[in-house]
Amino acid sequence: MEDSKIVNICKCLSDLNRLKILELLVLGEKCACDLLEELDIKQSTLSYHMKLLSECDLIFTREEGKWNYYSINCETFKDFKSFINRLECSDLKRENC
Amino acid sequence: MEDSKIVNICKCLSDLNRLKILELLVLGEKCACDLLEELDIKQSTLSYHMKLLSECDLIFTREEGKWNYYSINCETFKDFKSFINRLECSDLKRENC
DNA sequence: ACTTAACATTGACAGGTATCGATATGAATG
DNA sequence: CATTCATATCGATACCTGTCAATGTTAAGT
Repeated sequence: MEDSKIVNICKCLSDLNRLKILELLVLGEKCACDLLEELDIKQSTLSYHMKLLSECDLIFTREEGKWNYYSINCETFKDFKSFINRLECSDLKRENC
Repeated sequence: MEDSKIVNICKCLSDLNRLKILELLVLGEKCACDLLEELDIKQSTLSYHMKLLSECDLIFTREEGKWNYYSINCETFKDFKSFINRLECSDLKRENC
């Protein structure tokens, strides 16, 4: 996964409402109504956040009649985790300068 | 680690220059001069980014005379990884709505 | 077809962000 | 102590972001 993609995912995670949305979705698929109940935002704002989450492939949207159901895109999440986990922490001191 | 802290860390990671800085620092301690060479930004801008990274405890700063040396704060990084890894992906379908 | 309900889009707005040049600070060195 | 050099801070600026009310769109049910 490229740096620019990581940056976009982190942008998505760097808003408290969107982070909460993801934490809810990892528990299982949710409809917009569920999310609106949990978050203190209006419908248009939720729609805005869901669009951002979709655009960086963090979620899937399933449309069923009038309702939208959202779920995590595990593939993207897995790749994101891999990237983060590959940033191995070491306590090496400086080489030179 | 609390959601608000995660959000702040993600804000730090959601800028391409700061992400690059972290990728450089995981390779080992670096001075500002090293970072300035790698990134296409001016000194005052680098200083701004390093301040943000410090403020969310992602890096340590070691001052040695005129020079600053930067390194990863492994503790914060570890906690951040734990949080992300705990967001377990599942393909459960919706419960109810 | 009309109405209703869910969702998306738009426009406005306040606040935040990344960048730079200019300047200040503070340490090392002659 | 004056100078030099690395870094921090400040002020300005252009751009981005989250929020909402208002409005548009689309699907279901009557």
